[in-house]
Amino acid sequence: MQRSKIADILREEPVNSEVLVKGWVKAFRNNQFIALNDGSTASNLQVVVDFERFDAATLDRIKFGACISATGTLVESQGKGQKVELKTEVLEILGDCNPDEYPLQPKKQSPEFLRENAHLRFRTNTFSAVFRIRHALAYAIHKFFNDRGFCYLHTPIITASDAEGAGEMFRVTTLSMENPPRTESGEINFKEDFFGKSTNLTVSGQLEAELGALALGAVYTFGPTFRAENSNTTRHLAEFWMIEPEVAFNDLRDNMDLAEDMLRYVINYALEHCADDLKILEDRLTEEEKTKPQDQRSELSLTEKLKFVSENEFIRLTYTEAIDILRNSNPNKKGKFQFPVEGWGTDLQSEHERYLVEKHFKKPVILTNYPAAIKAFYMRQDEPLEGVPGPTVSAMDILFPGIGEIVGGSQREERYDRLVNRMREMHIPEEELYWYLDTRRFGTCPHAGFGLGFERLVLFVTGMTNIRDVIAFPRYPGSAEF
RNA sequence: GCUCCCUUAGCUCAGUCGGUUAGAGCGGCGGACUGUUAAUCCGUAGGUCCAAGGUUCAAGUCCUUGAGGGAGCGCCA
Repeated sequence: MQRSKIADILREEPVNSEVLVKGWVKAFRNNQFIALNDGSTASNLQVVVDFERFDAATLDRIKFGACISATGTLVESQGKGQKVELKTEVLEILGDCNPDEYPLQPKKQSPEFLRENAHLRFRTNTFSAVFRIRHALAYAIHKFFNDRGFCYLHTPIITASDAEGAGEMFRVTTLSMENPPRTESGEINFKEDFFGKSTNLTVSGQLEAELGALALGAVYTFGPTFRAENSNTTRHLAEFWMIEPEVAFNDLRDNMDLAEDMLRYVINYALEHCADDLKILEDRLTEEEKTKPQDQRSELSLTEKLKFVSENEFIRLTYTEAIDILRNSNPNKKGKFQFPVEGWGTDLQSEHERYLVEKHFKKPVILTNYPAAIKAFYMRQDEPLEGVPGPTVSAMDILFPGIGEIVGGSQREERYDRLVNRMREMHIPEEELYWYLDTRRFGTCPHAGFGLGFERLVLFVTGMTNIRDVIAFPRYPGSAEF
C-alpha cells in the first residue's frame, strides 16, 4: 500500500478509504490519540488507537518524537478540533525515541537551545514552518524571474578576484599550511597553489552577472556567498545566500521598480501559499510580544505586517533628503542619537536608518543617490545635482523595519573612462579586472542590478529575530557546527 | 573588533540584604482515567548552582580570570 502524505489527506479528506501514513509523534493523549506529523504540512493528523486492541508494549513505545507507521480507515472525527481522523488497524513503530535522552520536548523551547540542537530543530513546529517558508520563498524568486524572462546564471563560488570590494574573504588553498612554498623573496608562492594563483570564496557574483547581462539581457544569480567579516549581529552570517539580478538597459528607476516588484511578489506568494505556517509563526510572535513592555510591542501582527508591505508603495528618497529629515528630527535635536547627524557625506548609522523606516515613514524606504565617497567603484556617477554638496552615485538601498538593509544595488558605471578613473582613485587593480572593463570597451550599455540577502528576506517573512534561525546550519564567527 | 547582559534539575525559570535543609512549572518514572486537543488527576525520583581562584565565621548570591550563550554597535546583504 502506498503511503499518503498528511497534507494530501487533510486537503482531500478521502473519508472511508484505507490509508497508510508515516510520521513522527507530536503528542499521545489519553492512551488513544496520536498527533502525527510527517512534515508535509504544519497540521497533524489525529491517529486514533483502540488501546484494548493493541498490546501495552507497543503502546508504551508511542513517545513524543517516535517514528511510526499507521494503516487504517479515514473517518469523520468523532471529537472536536479536527474534521477527519485515522481509525487505526495496523500500527508499527519505525523508530523509538527515548524521552530520557531526546533533547526536544512538547513545550516551548528557547531559540538558543534549539540552535545548539540544529540537527533536531526541524522537528519543532516553529522551525519546520520556517524551512517550508524558506523553500516557498526560494521557489517564488525563481518563478518571479523565470516568468519575466530572466536567465538563471550560476556564477563561480571560487574566485581569484579579490577586488570585489565587499569585505574580508575566505582563502581557498591546497598548499601546506605548515610549510608553504615560498618565492625567492620569502612570500608564499601561490603559483604553486591549485589554481596557479591566490583564490578565495566569492563575496558576490555581481561582476560576473554583469558579463552575462550584457549578452543575455536579464540574468540573476541565486547562490551561496561568503564573508569572513567578524560580524556578531542578528542579521549577518559568514555563509549566506544572495540573489543578484542584473539587467541590461535598466536605469536606477527600473532597478528600484524591479526590486520592489520582486519583494512584493514573493511576500504575496508566501501569504497565498504558506498560510498554515505563517499562522504558527504569527502566534509565536504574538506570544513573544506579550513578554515585552507595552511601548515596545508591535502594533501589527505578522500577516498584517506582510500585507502592509505588499500593499503599500515603498518610500523613495535621496540620501540628501534623508539627511535633511534626520537633521531636523526630534531625536537629533534632543541629542537622542548616539551618532548625531551633522553633515552631508557620512554614512548613515543603523539608528538613523531605523528612525526613517520604523518611526518617520513607518514603511519600507528606498534611499538613492548616495555620496560617491562611501559607495563602491562600479556604481554609476551622477551628474552634479542641484543643492547637493558633493558627487553622488546612482545607488539604492532598500531598508526594511527590523532588518535594515535588505537590498543594496545600483545602476552600474557603463562609461569606460569614468569607470577607470574611479578604479584608479579607489586603488582597484585594473589588470585583474580586465575582463570586467572589456564589457565597457566592447558594446557597453547602461545596466543596473542589486543584491538581495535571502536570509534577511526569510527573517522578515517569518518574523524570526535572529538570522541564525532561518538557515539550517548557520555559519558565523566561532561556529561551523553540523 | 568594541560595549552591556546571562549561565541554578532533562527544558523554562524563581531564589530577598551573603545566613542554616536549593524551589516551581513542564518533562521523566509509577499509578488512575479513557473522545483527548501541549489531555487531566494522584504519587515519585531528579542538583559539580558554567569552571578555576579569591574575600568571609558563612558564597547560588560579593570580587578576579576563563569558557559558553545572548543583545547592541561597527562591517554589510
